[in-house]
Amino acid sequence: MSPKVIDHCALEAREEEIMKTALDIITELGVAGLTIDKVVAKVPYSKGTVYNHFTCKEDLLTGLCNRSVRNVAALFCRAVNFEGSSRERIFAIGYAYMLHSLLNPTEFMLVISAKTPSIREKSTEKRQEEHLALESKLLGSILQIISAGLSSGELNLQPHLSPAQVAFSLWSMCFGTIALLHETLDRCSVRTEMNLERELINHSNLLLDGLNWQPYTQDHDWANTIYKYKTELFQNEVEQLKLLQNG
Amino acid sequence: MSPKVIDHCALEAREEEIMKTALDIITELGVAGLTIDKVVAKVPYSKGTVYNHFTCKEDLLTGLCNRSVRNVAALFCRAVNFEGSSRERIFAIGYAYMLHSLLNPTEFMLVISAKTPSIREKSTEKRQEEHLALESKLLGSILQIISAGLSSGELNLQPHLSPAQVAFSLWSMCFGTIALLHETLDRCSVRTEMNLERELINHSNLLLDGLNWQPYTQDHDWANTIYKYKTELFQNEVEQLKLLQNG
DNA sequence: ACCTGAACACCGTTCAAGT
DNA sequence: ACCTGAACACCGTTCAAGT
Repeated sequence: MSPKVIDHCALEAREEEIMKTALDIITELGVAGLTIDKVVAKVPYSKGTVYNHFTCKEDLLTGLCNRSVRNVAALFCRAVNFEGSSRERIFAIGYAYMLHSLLNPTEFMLVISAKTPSIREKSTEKRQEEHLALESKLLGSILQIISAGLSSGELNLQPHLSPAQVAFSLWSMCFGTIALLHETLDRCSVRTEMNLERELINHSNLLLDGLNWQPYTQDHDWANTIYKYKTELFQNEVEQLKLLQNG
Repeated sequence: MSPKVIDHCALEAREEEIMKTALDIITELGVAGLTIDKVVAKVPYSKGTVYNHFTCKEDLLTGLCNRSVRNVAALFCRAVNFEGSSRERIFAIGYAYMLHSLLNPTEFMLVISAKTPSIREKSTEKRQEEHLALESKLLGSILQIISAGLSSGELNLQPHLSPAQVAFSLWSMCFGTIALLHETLDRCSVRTEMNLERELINHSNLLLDGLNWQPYTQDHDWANTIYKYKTELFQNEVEQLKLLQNG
């Protein structure tokens, strides 16, 4: 082993340690409560070393955002490979997104924060490009399922809609629903009567029926599909969530 | 006129002046670039006076957020009173939301920012309550149209959906679409091929068809309805937008 | 009663000195 | 070549002094 390889691993581990520490601070004190001083105090490196990894505070935030999107991408890959109809798989994408947002509320909020221009503009070019690549990966998973649905005939596109537009309608519906019902972000009068899982299922069904993606809501036992998500596809995540909500 | 009335008006005018100045700074430098010092430098009052109006920087941000939601509420009221079918009026709500986000990109971004716990928690109780009241008002407009649709028989609710759930599905769809396609917030590879107005119309049609809200997309000349929005209901806003996009 | 701005504590970022 | 932390400029917030 050359020293370079060792150094490289050590650098990566250190970067991960800095990011994990920053995430803990944000969970406790909010994005505005994050301070490089506080990170340095909890980590065995100096300020200068932190600034060797991240050019500024915003670059660190974008790094955290990308770390989170990488995890979502992994969940989406599992959804793509779920054994079932194309509609069951596209439905699993939204379910995965929801599970991730519930398991990692701070990260979900951070991804939204990191999109504001004031944060993005100050980040490294490298990390910004990484962010775009990761988002393309997410979209790739969705497009893969849409493509399968078109091949199998389960999805019949209306002539004025492209696959990218369909992918985008699903994405924005999931994003909007999760963002507005996310407890970390907001808790207003109306929303307290709403249940995220139930509403996401409703909205998905409305949209997928509207897109003519078969089998329709009334032609399939969707409760059973969700049972499979919970006990097979996302078993670990659902168990973690139970622990989190009980503890 | 008693001196109290004069003082009260002066106070309100001053508060508006502070908020407008803060908004200009955010438009130029982003939320992170907003500084009480910069506000004070542009305004004929001292730091202490600014802190008499807003207990802290976050309270000022929430104030700006409420100011923006008040304007949205006014547009929603106009949508409710549009002369047309209930579906034309509910469609106008989403259109109004979109126009507002395009005309006031900084404010749209700010409303999202102001929902993060770190900002909300530091704001005055009073301003937080005002925010909830304003959001209820928005929702009230949507519920009013849903109620009219139910009465006229144009909307037939599926048994498992309540009016509040329908209102929420429309809200989250509009929010998600506008947020993801908002240039101020994000500009990624996929999104550049997307056009906000076109996609919002698509998503609205898919959702409203899915909800069985008549007349269906194919049974009405929606292009004509949108023409009416542009030339009657929201004539001023559309003209302002043209000026903004050409200038 | 309200306004003012100096003063203080804290934070992001840099860079000369050290290894 | 990489690490360190003192130093600097800037910012949020307070409050004694002034009107």
